[in-house]
Amino acid sequence: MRDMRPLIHPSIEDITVEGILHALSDPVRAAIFAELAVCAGATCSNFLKISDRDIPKSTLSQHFRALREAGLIRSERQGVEMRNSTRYAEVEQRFPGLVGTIMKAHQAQAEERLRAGRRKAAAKKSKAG
Amino acid sequence: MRDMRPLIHPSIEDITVEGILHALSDPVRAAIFAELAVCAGATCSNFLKISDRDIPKSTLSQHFRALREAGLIRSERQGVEMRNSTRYAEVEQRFPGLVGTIMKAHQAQAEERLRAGRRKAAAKKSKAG
DNA sequence: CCCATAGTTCGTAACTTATGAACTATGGAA
DNA sequence: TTCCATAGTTCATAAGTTACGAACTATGGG
Repeated sequence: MRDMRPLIHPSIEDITVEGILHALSDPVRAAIFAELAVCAGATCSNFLKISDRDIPKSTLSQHFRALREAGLIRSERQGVEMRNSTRYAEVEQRFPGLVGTIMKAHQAQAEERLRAGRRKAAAKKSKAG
Repeated sequence: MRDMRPLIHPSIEDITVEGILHALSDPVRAAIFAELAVCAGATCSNFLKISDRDIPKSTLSQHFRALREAGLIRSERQGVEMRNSTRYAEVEQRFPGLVGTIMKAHQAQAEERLRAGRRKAAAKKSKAG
């Protein structure tokens, strides 16, 4: 029976731009990373529901692995659960501004979408009522 | 027989962060974009050889399409060939700093790799000689 | 009209990603 | 201990994406 592999955390010099971009080009992963930035030590299952979507836990596990192997987060077992934190400071040192700018853009876009959503809802309401 | 579809250029507000990150997470596409930034109006076949790699033209065509549909470049037919230019200014306005920071990071990494390559070559030479 | 050059599209093989089911790991209760 | 619950991982496979040769479209010049 297959044993469980140890978690892989690339050393700072093995982190690549391609890897970071690819990892953060997925909206779910970007949302996880954003949340971890404000809420260090969150566990995986804290994200079973994210941005109004249900994510199956196997999928979630893959997303965490992707972030981990891109060098964006660090995961450590703590008892029965997994504590995750960002490696922002390290990555920032290697590629100054990269991750911050990406997350800022993601956030700007999310806010824009929220506004657009509200506009649409308001329009519908005024038509109906 | 299938007709040729017109080229698709998303309007500025339809450009997404995910799309940009995904497009630029491929080293070939990032290299094309970087080259277009310095050398506006280059044609597709100018890139059949890029970073010491031969890219088949069908693959190249897909890469250009990916950049175009992410909103990063504009392509216009000019006679028998296609002139490509970046939409950097527009994208910069929508997501300030995003593309510039990404390209800077890509470049820093490329230079680092060059240095590492030279180190390795020098070490091999000193061992052999 | 035919040819050459420049790109696109298509078919398919290779790779990636998503997800349910079955597993491992850990700690606490009986 | 043994059993159980919780937290994540791995596996199998289905669905989606990407790479690339071959065949196509498009354009301009003999």
